[in-house]
Amino acid sequence: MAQASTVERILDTAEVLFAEKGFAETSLRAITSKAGVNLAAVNYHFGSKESLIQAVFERFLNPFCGALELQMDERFADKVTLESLLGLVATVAMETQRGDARRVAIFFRLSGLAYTQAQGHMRRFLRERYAPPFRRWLSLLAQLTPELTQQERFWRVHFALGATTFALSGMESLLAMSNQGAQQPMAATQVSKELLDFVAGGIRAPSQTSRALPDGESAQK
Amino acid sequence: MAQASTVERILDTAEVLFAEKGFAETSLRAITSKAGVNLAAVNYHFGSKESLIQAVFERFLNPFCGALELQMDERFADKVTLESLLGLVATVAMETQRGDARRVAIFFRLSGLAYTQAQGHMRRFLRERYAPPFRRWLSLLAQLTPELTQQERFWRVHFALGATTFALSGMESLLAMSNQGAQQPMAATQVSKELLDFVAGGIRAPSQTSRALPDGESAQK
DNA sequence: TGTACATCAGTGAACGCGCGTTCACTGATGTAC
DNA sequence: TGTACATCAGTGAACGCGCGTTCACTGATGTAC
Repeated sequence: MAQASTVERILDTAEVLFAEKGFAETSLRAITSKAGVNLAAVNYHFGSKESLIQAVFERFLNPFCGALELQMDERFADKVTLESLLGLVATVAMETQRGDARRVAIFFRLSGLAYTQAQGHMRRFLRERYAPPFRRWLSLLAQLTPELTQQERFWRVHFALGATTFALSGMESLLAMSNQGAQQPMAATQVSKELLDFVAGGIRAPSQTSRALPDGESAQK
Repeated sequence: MAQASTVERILDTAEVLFAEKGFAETSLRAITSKAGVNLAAVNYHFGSKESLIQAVFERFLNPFCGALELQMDERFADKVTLESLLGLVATVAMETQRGDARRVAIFFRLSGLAYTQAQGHMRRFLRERYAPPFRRWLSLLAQLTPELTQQERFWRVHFALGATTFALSGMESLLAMSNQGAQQPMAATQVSKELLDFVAGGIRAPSQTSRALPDGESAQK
């Protein structure tokens, strides 16, 4: 066959439709008809819709987590800056999605959906499989932000994650809104630079919260 | 009757379930059985599921937008700081939700869903009805951040919105994660202070992007 | 005061529909003897 | 080389189920005369 296999065509189509509409709103009939395969092929190859969703996540998280660990191995010895650690996620995502910005948007969109739409079953699957590289990334961040308490860091990471997934969720529609009436339309890579600025600023923000200083260090104003 | 009317019971229950699971994943049967009303009552009072969703939004957006405009009227003459403008959203949300932190979380969660799950129909409804106060809020922000280009401001607002809705989406589960093993559990109001720090830091972040400076002003380092 | 009618909130049961899943089946390819 | 069987990707049609919606109906309350 010249075209992709049935399994790949299902995964390619499911990925796009899940990212567009979410899991519950995307029917197997929509996936299979758009992919040009038989309805029963999903259950034949994957067993169930739930397993198809897992397979979609595996296909993009496996290379991503692998590449992330590799990069952290290389950079762990050297000194790391906050910008480079944050940018690493974007760089590795771009790299493992073959430089295709549209696929990167899908990647982050699906990551966001995993948080907001995934039921208990899916959440457990993701945590069991992919926790280690993220934990390691977090410990690197902890080294770079000693002035934050553990809880502050925890929340700021989630705020950053929220800014990222949410913004990239509506990337196309937001790009359209942003560019309407603008002389110089903005590219997706430009947006990711803006995002990096914003997130770095948020992580670095001085804490207004009065609290016992754990390391005897004075809070920066 | 001592208890709330059928319409109110439906709205109260729908609000919670929509916030928990999203619109498509919440069936009318789930809502009506939990609310203790007849299944047909939703279509009797609201006409359709779509109209019920709109009614839920109206009930919390009408007082919110009203109070937001009122506050902006009062503060427009005085000088406003970035923190107070950002905090205004949280304050007004808290105020119009009767000081109930759980309802505030639902408020932001539904706002986030409106962005990520709403179809074209719903999006149009929200924009037509509630655009003015938000536009006015944005112009106040523009006065406070003259160093940002229009596009930078546009994106940073959306990043901030993402951080807010996403973080508050998973508030309960995140609070549980954050507090596990911590001696001093963190309250929801504390989280919103942390969020304010983060967002203000992100909005204020220096732009790394090289560009023509529009007002002849030098970028802060 | 009594009767006839109108209004309206709410109900129980059924409707058609799209969903994920199942199952008997096909047809091509590989393997054993 | 020829035959019998096994394996496997894929198929078409049907399954039961939960969904949003509809409809004829009830029973309480208000109103006109």
